[in-house]
Amino acid sequence: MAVTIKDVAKAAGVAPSTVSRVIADHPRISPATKKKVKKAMKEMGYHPNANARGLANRSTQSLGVVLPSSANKALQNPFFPEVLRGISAVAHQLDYSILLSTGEKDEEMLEGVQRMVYANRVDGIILLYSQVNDPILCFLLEKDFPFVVIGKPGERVDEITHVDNDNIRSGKTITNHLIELGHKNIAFIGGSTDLIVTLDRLRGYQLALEEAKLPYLEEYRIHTEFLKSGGRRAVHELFNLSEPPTGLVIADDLMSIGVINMLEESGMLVPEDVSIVSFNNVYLAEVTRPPLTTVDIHIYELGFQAAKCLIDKVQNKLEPAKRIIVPFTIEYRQSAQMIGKR
Amino acid sequence: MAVTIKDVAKAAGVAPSTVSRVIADHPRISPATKKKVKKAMKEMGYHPNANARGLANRSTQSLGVVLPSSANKALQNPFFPEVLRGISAVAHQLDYSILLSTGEKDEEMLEGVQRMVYANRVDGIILLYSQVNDPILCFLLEKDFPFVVIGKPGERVDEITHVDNDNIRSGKTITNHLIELGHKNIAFIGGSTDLIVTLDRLRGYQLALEEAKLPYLEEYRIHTEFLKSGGRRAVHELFNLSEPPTGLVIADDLMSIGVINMLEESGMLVPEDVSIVSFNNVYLAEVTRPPLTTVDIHIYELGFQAAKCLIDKVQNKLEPAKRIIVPFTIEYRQSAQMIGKR
DNA sequence: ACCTTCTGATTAAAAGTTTGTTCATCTAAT
DNA sequence: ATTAGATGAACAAACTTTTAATCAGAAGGT
Repeated sequence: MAVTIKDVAKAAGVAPSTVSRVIADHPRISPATKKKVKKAMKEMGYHPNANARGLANRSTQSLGVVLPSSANKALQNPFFPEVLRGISAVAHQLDYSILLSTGEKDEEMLEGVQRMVYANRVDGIILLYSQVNDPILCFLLEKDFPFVVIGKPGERVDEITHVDNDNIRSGKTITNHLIELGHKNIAFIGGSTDLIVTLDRLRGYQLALEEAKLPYLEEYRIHTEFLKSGGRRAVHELFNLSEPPTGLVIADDLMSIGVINMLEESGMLVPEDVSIVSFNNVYLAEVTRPPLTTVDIHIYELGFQAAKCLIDKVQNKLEPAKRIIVPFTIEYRQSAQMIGKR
Repeated sequence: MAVTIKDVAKAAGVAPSTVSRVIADHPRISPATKKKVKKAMKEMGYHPNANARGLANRSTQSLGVVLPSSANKALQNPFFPEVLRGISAVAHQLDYSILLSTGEKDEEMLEGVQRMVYANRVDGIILLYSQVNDPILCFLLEKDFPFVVIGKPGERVDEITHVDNDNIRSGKTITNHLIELGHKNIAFIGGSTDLIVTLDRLRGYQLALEEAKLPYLEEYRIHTEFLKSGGRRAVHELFNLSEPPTGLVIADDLMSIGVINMLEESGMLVPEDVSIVSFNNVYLAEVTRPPLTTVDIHIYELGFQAAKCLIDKVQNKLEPAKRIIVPFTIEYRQSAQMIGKR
């Protein structure tokens, strides 16, 4: 069996409580005792038991991270490892562990989260996605359990600490780029309308068009799961319109890659025939052909800030709800160019 | 404060120990009592405290999963979410949690793992990578802590439970495909030679060449981090040889995508000028241009099996070391074609 | 009717910490 | 010299559960 606080206490000739206070760096322990105890700890290779600690002071040192359902391919998006990297950085620094939760079905995911909070496995939770009418979010809200969401919550925005980009503004900005390049027929391709992020980016696209007095057309909007057969058909229809778009705003880099390939399959070139801009600036965006003009949303920073917020909240239950907007930048590359140029 | 076992006991008019035994479905509890207690648990919304449980029977119900260092971009490989999906499936089914560990630096990673095992945070660990001379592996071995590795361990193979593909055979098979297509000059591009998987695939490539009496040349082998500038140069040199390759065996789909783009930048077409085969069959392999002929290694299954093995081992310390070889299949797509055909 | 055996539940100890309270000692002030 | 106050460490309770040992009562055998 592992060495416990009692063993250390005995070895150092003090009481267990004293050892505990040495660990906590309590001011009422004399420097001499501290040194003595620390020496014993080191010699015996003592490490506190996390369970006992958690039990005694009703806290685990761990954060739950909820990934979206693994049923769809969304999980394969490099967004997640990158945001995890950010979370992990602060977790490691502050000695927190990361408990992962996901599931195939929505049902399974809710179960996972409930298990985490009911069993006291985590001190707080980070939601890595945000959709309308989310039962998990409702659950956490109802239980008054500390959590933060990455993205903008679908409801009760002011009560929920969240870390997001200004997706409306970035949508507008990137659409404007296409407009400045002379494009007049600009379509939008995004994922499920249940995702807030899609909605916001679409809204930005709309604002830019309206401001430029360009048409905001129903048939110029496609919402599709990432490249399912249905999505294929939708894109083909888009380009069979009497006035097909010359510019595409696509809500995600990975979708862009799929769309580009579809287009080139049917003989259309990017950017010569159609310009494409998108979002996220994942690693692949830079090495794909053509390299994508895309909004860099600073994924790592999103994770980093979210973890910091959550830990603040965990350590001080009264911490008010915050909104943190991580600034975006635009990476101008080759997927969008002046209209008509070959 | 949450409802405890005592509250339930009081409500049901029994002793706490009885409630505990009801949870464990102990045979010495009468059906009547069981029903009564279960009713009380349900009504009060009782959920056992994981910390207390863990403390009492020295086990957490959780598995540690170690990702490779997040410093390089490897983490962005869709391999990881997919393998996590497999692990998660069995974890969820058997009521285990998943504790994630990663870090920027190697140092940081070791610390993370040590924290997990010293603090008794996990019952066992899955290593999602395998490299030569891994301090983490050594640590686990030395502590005799239950773990399994996905991939083939660099040393003491027989003592370590691992789940792997037969990478030598798959390397040979896929190289043979290129040979059958008439290619005589076949090069190999892989990642770091510290990774066992790279070594094995290279070995398979070598075997195929030797068997076909084709040249196995030093200058036909490139080992490079995924698309760093150094890698770029190496690939250019490869095609400036007096006899440049017409076929490429690339150790990873994502690398293939990068290489294809580099080649087309310099005016070479895939598969018309050079054929490419690679490994993993990540989602992107299917939608990229051209779609990749690649070895499907069944990533999900790797994770699934690894988790099962680990739980077996956790539940029975004497479980012998196993090797599980997940079969591969080959996806024939358009990135490799008969030599000379246009 | 008494003893044995079995059944089903209770009691109490244990797991490894933290933390509020108490106690002993030492210093300094009267 | 006595006492008040400060300092430093020990004691003991608490956190929630599991489990070995124990006990009470019923059933069965003689």
